[in-house]
Amino acid sequence: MPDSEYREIRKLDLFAHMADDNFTSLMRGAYVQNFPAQIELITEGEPSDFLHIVVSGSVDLFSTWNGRETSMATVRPISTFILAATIKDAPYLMSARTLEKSRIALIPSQDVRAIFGADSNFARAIVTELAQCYRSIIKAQKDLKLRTSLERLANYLLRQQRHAGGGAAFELDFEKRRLASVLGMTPENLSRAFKGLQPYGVSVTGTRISIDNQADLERFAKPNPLIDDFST
Amino acid sequence: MPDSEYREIRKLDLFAHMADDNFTSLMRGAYVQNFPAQIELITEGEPSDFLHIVVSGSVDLFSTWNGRETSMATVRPISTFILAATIKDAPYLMSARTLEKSRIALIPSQDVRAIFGADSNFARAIVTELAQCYRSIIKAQKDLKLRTSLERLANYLLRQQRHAGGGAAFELDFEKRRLASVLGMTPENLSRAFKGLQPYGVSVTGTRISIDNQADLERFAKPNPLIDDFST
DNA sequence: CGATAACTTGACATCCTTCAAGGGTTGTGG
DNA sequence: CCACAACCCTTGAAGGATGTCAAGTTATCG
Repeated sequence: MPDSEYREIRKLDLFAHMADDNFTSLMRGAYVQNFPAQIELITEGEPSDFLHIVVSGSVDLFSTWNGRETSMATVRPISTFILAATIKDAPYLMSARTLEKSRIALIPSQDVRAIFGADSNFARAIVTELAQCYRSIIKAQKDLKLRTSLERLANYLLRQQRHAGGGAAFELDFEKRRLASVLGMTPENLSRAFKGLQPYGVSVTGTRISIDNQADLERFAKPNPLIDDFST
Repeated sequence: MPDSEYREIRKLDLFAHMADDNFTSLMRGAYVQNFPAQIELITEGEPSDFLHIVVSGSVDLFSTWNGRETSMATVRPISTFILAATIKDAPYLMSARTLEKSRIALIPSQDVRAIFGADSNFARAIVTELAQCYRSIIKAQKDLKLRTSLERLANYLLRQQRHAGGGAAFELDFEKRRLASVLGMTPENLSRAFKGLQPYGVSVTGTRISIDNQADLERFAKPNPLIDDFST
């Protein structure tokens, strides 16, 4: 593993405060690999042999049932995924595929579990990370159960806008068909939802979004920190 | 706190393997209280001052937005709730109310966080518990996004049946209006969904369910361990 | 018993999905 | 550089699923 990546992983919240020895032994069994786009990294139901870390690129977490498929989340650098399965030594609940050319670090799950017991700073970091993941999904669940698809889209746009710096115009960070899946609707329905937001001053050109009437959109979307804030 | 309850809490996975001293000091700041039915124990958005443990009775976790409300989960003895908020020292994402007369133990959140750092067995237990909660919600999210309401009901009945011992007839463990909310539909729609399952051999009398054709129902419901199993 | 609340049922509106077709973009090979 | 294929996005039409409103029925509890 290149030294720059080693240091970058070390800086992750998950690893930042653990003892040097423990980090070194974690990394000893780890390896980093390049993957092209659209490669399935893991499949739901398989045993969780490795904790994965997205070093560069991006990864889609998705699930399937009875011929249907839905996108659950997107993982971007630098963060981990399937931490819970690693901890519990249980099968993956989601599949993962690269969205673009990506660099992924893999750490054997048993090493993670072993070091967890030996390094309380690492343990604390894992708990914090897990609690964060848990709360993120609770928010997603609230979003899905309490809002219509139009409201979900409106709030997504406001979140994305904030994430992009807060300007009136910004880019969607992934293709619409997958945005539709993340928001729990069909691509056709998303197209119509964008039109449905025009009266609130939203205009769309390709992947470029422009919010022409911030107040109107917010009045409609009613964003709520207990659903839409990333940090808390 | 009565000695019997003290020992019962001690036996919880979360506390079973921690050092005596640490458990004692955790319990020193804790107190137990009786609540009547329909009491709102916590409100989303408030700071998380206490880790809650349901000793007896049952508690509904729910969320609201824009005048709507949805039931997220039910907590039954003996387990904890809002662990993630306690760990992160962040506001509650869900509200909680008693469904019946209930006995609740409250442990100051800061004590939990303090002991976490001092007791690695406790830390490990918290991680396991959190990972469990995380995976439960992932399953709920998959249930919601990948299935129609009829399929969700069918699979819920199969889960409930198994939970009740596996016999052809069993009782719903809470009222239908809240079951509807848990399953993400309206009470009216739930009524119709029950009728929609009649062709698959499901009959309903009040809260009593009878599955007259197990194979038919399972063929329709297509239960999946990665969505419907409690344990993994 | 009432009285209140839960549940059911019907009619209707709305939302959403599905299917089909067309327009636009991207990437590739001639 | 162009032609073509493949894919994504959009749009329309139709049908299905779900939510809403209103009324009636049943259950529950004081």
